[in-house]
Amino acid sequence: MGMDDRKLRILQAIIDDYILTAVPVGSRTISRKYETSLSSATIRNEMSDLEDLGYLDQPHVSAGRIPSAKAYRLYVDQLLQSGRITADSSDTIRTHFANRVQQMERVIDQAAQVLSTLTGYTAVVLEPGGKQPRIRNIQLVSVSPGSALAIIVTDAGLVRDHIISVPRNMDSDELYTISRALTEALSDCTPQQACDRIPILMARMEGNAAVLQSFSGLMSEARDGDSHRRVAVGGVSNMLAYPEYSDMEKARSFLSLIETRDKLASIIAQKGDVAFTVRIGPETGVPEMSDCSIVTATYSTRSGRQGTIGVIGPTRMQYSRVLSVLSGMGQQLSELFGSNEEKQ
Amino acid sequence: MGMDDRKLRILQAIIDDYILTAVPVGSRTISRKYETSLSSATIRNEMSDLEDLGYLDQPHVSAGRIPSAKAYRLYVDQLLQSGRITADSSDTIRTHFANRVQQMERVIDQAAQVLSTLTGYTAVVLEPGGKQPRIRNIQLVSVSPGSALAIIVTDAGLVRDHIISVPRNMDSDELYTISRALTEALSDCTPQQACDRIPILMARMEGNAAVLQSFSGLMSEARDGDSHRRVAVGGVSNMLAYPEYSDMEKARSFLSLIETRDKLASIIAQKGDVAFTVRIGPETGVPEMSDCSIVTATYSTRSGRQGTIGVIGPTRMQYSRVLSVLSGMGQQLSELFGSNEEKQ
DNA sequence: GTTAGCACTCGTCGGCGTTGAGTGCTAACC
DNA sequence: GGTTAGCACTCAACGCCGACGAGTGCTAAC
Repeated sequence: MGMDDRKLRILQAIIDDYILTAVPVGSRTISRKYETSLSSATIRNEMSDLEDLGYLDQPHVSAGRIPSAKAYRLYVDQLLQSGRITADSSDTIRTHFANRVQQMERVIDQAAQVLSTLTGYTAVVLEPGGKQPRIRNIQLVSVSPGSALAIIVTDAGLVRDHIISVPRNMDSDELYTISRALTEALSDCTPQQACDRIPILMARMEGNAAVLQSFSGLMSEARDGDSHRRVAVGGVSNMLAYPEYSDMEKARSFLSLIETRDKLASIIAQKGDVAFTVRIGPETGVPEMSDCSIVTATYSTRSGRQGTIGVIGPTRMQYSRVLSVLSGMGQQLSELFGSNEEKQ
Repeated sequence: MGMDDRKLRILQAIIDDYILTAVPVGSRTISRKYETSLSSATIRNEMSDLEDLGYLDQPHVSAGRIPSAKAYRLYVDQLLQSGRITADSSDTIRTHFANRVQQMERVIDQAAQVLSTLTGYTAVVLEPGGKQPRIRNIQLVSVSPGSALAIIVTDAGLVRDHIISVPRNMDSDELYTISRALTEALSDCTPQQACDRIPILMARMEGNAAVLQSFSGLMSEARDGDSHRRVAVGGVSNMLAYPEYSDMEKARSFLSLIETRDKLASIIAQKGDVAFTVRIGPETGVPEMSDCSIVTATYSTRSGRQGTIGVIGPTRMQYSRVLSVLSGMGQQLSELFGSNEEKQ
């Protein structure tokens, strides 16, 4: 008993219908709405086969069938192979990022916003990361006697700022000299390398050991804290609209997962170089998401850093729409960040 | 028929019990658990009076009574007058901010986190704002040919960064010279003042008109965008645990309100100089929050800028606990930001 | 002023029959 | 051999009691 073409068509119809209605679909529905040339009895036989093959589940005997994770997998794989996903280039995406010069932070916030309204699911956008950032410029600015703000610009244009303490009597010219020296010495370093070099610098610039000390702590924090990539989330409330979350307990655990940004980031972060990742139900590897699907795509900056955009929805998600929206948004973001770093 | 002492005690008992259980409380409960010297019949008479006075509501005739917004108001006012709110100084608050040098952003994130776990409600923290920030230092850093990152440090230690475009052939020394000039010319200005002065500067530094042009756009955006104060939220999932949100539609509208940060910020933002604000149910002025209460407190930085911390919970919130936690957190944050700007 | 007693209300909960969607199987049909 | 009509069967959902019990208001007695 293999998977002939008709079985496939029927399976497709079931998935389509279930995605739309979230109600177990019966043989009669298929025979009337989709395969009008076949009777419900025939469909029934085929459905029984499909169940044996593991593509359908039956919540209880007198209910219709619902697609299994395996079915969605098949569905999505076909979708991806068929190349039918065309990047959504609706104005909503385009106009949102046009003309305006933007702060990185606001861009990813807005991207999450747009993604979620466009899909109706929950959207997550992860700022570019992956490669260790490289230091481009270091600036110490006095904010009050005894403390200074250390601003570090990295190659991705990312800024980290921290307050560090400095000797009380240090004036802004001195701070500037140190900044200059630090920039020169650590330019193009990763935080890791910076940590390694600071002891050497200390010997050279002995008068400013205290400042270097604070700075070193900051660097080691930056090194360890790469997991703290900023992550924007949008459309969480959308999820509550789907019947799969009428169970409060489920909704709660989902929400609380979304709230722990670190965990969320590591779930969303996409490794490898594929254009899309689709994880369906159990494939997510997260118990709280066992009946969600996560679709992610990447965008990249000129410097080769990769960010991830993703959509989280119920397993019966509108994959084809989500894929094309993600694709469109990915392109848009790549363009945006690409051009930022190399504009005429 | 006035409010004698006994009525007050009974009302108090009803509120306490309802806060705990979320179940309409009956006369028998009060007579057994609180006013053991009185019979349920007596309590019943008193409750009937209290209902006439508008302090109690009756969901239906054979259910117990629940406190009205007016009752909570009385309750909270007494709480505030009695001075019984002692700043919660449990280690949870203290240790979270000790020793570590922090980015402002992370501080408010963590504050929201701690507030929500400590209270069990949803917590919102608004970064300091109010006074127009004053420019302290401006730095232009080249990120790629043709674009530069403009970093503006303000008196509150806040950093804004934007990418602006610059002539392609400009090297970092030139950028530095401009930075220096800008800092000198605009130091201690508000964004508004900066906008005003830029035309004058343009005349003086004619060679760099293009850069100034971009910079001016940025300033005017900063001026208008003060409403975009950063806001951190924590413990949203907590809310779903309360029975008042078993209604999905309510939960959804609440969540979506929380998601629109701008609206949320303007709701939370506390005007005036009082230590606490307590808004109960309809007093919030937000239909989505008609059965929530919002309690806010302020913290302030050395420079006099005020931030707000707030807790959003059901109207039957544990006001006394929330008030003391907020008070503790407010102190802690004030200390933190106070010392940041004037450390030994 | 307080309390015991009592009739009354009304939401909640569990049981029960009805309904209807959907299945599986069998036998007939092409 | 695949397709279909027919039929018995299953089972969740729905609505309808009736019992239960928490709680009230009122009255009469203390």
